[in-house]
Amino acid sequence: MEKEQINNDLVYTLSEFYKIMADYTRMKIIYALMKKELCVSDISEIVEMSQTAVSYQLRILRGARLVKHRRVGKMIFYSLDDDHISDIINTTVMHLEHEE
Amino acid sequence: MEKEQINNDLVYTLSEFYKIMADYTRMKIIYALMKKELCVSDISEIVEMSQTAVSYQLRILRGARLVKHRRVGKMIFYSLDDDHISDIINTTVMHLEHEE
DNA sequence: ATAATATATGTGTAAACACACATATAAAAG
DNA sequence: CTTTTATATGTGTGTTTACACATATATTAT
Repeated sequence: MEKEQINNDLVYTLSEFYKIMADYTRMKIIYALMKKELCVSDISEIVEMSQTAVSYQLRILRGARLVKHRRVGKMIFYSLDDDHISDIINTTVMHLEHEE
Repeated sequence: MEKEQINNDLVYTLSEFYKIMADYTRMKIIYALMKKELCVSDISEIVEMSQTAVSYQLRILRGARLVKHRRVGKMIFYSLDDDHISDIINTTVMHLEHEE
């Protein structure tokens, strides 16, 4: 995976990054976490998805290090891993609002 | 698709937008087009994919209005639809470089 | 009109993916 | 130590998707 002019590794990493954002349920989770830290059952309610579906997606978000989590008793709280994620989404929202 | 606090339409549009970027071949095409306008056969060479595969993805990129095209004789030249797309990718690259 | 070139499109398919269901784990309470 | 609550995980499945192959369309040249 090496070519003269295009940085294929970067492009691959970019496509993998966007793949994480490219699911409605995951995007709802991320969007909800932009406001504040939430536990799984809160997320489940907000995105109107089953606990299983949410846990499934949270595992993927964790794997891609887009979210971090901390345990408080029986509950596990999730939050966005860093502020860049909000930045990217805000830039995209600006793009989408501008036209289309 | 309407809920009290979350703008589900926006979130859906966001996920659909990222879906377009979430493929390696499409991302290679987009990345190549960030530099300059290219015809299909050029793209085919640069991304090292068959003409069919490239045309398949270009149709999707066109449908999402991420690229525009103009015909010059037998050839069709593609370019990014607007500058916001580069902005979004550049923001993401900054994020990816920062950590991970 | 025919051939050659550039690109698009219809069909079939293998792989990836999101989710449901059932079950497992982990923490707290009784 | 058993029950309850919160969350995770293994398995099966229907759907989506990227692409190959074959073919169609459009433009130019002969």
